[in-house]
Amino acid sequence: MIQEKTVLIVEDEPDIQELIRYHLEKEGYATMLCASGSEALNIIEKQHPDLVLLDLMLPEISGIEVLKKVRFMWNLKELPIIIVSARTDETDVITGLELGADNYLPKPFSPKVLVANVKALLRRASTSSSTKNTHDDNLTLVGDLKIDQTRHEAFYEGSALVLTASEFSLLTLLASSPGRVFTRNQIISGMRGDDYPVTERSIDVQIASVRKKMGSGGNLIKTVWGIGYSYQDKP
Amino acid sequence: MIQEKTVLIVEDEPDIQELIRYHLEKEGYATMLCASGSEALNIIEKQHPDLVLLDLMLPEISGIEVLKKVRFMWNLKELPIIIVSARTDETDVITGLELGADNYLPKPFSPKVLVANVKALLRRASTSSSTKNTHDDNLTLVGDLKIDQTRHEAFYEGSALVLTASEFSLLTLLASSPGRVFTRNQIISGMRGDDYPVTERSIDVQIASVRKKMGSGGNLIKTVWGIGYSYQDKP
DNA sequence: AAGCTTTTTCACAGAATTTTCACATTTCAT
DNA sequence: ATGAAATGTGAAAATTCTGTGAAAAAGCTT
Repeated sequence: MIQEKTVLIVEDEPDIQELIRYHLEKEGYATMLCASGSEALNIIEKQHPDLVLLDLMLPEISGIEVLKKVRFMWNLKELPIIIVSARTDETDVITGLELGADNYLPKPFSPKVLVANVKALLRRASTSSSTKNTHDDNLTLVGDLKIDQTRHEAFYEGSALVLTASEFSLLTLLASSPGRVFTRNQIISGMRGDDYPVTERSIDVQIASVRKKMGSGGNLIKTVWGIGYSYQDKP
Repeated sequence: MIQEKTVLIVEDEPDIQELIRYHLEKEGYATMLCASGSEALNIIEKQHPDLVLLDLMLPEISGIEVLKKVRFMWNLKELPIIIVSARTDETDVITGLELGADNYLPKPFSPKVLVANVKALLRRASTSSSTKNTHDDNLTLVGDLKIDQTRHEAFYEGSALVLTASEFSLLTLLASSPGRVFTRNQIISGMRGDDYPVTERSIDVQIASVRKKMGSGGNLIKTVWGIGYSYQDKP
């Protein structure tokens, strides 16, 4: 039996919400609805939808913020996101795409276009992740460290590491290129995007924190004096 | 079929002119001759030689002026230029190198040295612009020396060199243009940026340190008396 | 808005590196 | 050969870098 794919619709206008929902369900997708950015983040974190349709104009948190959080704080790089926008103002759309949205649908759009986009993106997402691994999850393995990006969980020597969002992001970045030395600025860019305003030293604190939580494995995060940090690959 | 490379020889002494021409043509290079700076500029502008051998002592316009014009007025940063000097005036050689000459040959020089330098420089020039992604961009290989920028590791004869950040930086700079002579000031700029306030002599100490760590390979870092240092390319 | 968590900044100590300095040694031109 | 100039070198001095604990700031939840 085929697993039903779930689409999260983030949209504050009820009419459009209904419209989208109708067409997607007709095609056999499960849908979830929400009207604000904070709800959206909540749902994404807890229910793991397979795709997100994201309106950029939202109350409270803007769509851009949602995107940023999903991509950089949670490292859910694989979650397909389609931006839906009524904006004549293209800036947001461009920002959105640069932040890693997978596609963009201008309003108004025809149901056919909508469904076609959703289908295409889901197909691509499923093939790209399944080629990576025998198993379905998107995980990183380095020695005794295991990181599951989709579930947002990390394990060292089999036991779970209780990491904050940025600690997780940091460890993921380092461990996904073992042996590579990252400068503090590269780490900041990798975690938060290019123009995130923090002192380089803040990275040191995060590093210390992850090391401590990794216990004996903490020394796998190497300090490269005068340069930055790296995750050890060779024993 | 291999494209014949053209070398412009700027030299006012006819004997030396002939000598150089003879050896270069024997190696299969096309040559152009001229005896003054203004002629040189003319030819460079109109005929686009692949490399220039530039005597610094010239009538009318000095070699330094030619260099300046080529580098800064025409922006021909890629054109390889080798300074040929009778060595009475070290100052000029240093000025020349800092103005962006790619190398310098003290007179008198052996034909072998001449040809080797021309070859090396042409090879470097052709690979640096056209073949960017043949190999890993951040791997440098020179003889038994291997430098991995990404991992920030260096190996000599297979065993790792434990280098400090600036030693690594220094070795990388020299080894990424084997055979090229760097003045101490160029090294400082290359390592730390343009306005880094240190004595030139501090470079000597770093050099000594890298040499020591390279053990038997230490003598691959050549002292070019009165000018600076270079990493040996030809065995 | 209050209370909790996470993230960033700050300041200081300890380490490691980098530079300077003084003197020995080498090189080059005469 | 000889002397001036340039480089080699060991050790001291100065600087820079990292680890940390704690405070401040920023985010989130209720």
